Amino acid sequence: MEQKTEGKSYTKRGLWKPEEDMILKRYVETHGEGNWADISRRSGLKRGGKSCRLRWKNYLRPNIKRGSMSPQEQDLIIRMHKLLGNRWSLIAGRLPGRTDNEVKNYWNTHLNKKSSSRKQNAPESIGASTFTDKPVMSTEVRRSHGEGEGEENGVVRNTWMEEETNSFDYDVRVGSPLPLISHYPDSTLVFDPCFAFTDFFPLL
DNA sequence: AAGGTGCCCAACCGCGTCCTT
DNA sequence: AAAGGACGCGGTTGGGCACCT
Repeated sequence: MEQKTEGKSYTKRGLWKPEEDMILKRYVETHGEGNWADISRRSGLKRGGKSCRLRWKNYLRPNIKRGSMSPQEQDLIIRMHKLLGNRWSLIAGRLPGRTDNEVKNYWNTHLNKKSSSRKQNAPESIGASTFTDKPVMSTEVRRSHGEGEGEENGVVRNTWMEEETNSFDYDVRVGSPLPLISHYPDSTLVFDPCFAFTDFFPLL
């Protein structure tokens, strides 16, 4: 599981061991994130910078939530995927403690089937009547439109969004006007009542 | 008990974007 | 403006596990 790189140093690959996790965690907590190539060198880990970044981001970061998705999370993923397509980082950004990789895996293994079966059995549950074969913005659409197209003053104006809705500005990086979900003391997830998601997207 | 099969998920890869020089 | 490195994202792979037969 080791790969020779640049003819001199070896890069370890495969599953991370607890000792490696500990080393990386300690190092990042002490020195901070960023400069991953440097981290991999200085920490003594025989891992590539990319591997270190991924491990930190998907597993070691504080507040990472693991375990099964709640029904609310599932529903939000389905709605967001319908809206954004495979933009996992954006979707994960709306799910506190969840990573893009986790959301992506969860979609591919659970919701992909569920979504298509709901399509067939619709109407049922929230938004079930509106599942279509195509997300509003598939990867192909995004690529052909080009990300950040029509950027003005830091606000990305998405023509694809305008095509699907009745024309309003949408900041991809902030993600608004998608709903934030909030943590309540009983740890249930609820839609932010300040944001009437379905008012903007009645199709969902 | 042993082998086969399918599923899940952690990790890797390639590419595009951003940032620095 | 161009080049090179770092970073981030989405697609894909493959190891490990559970469940049959």
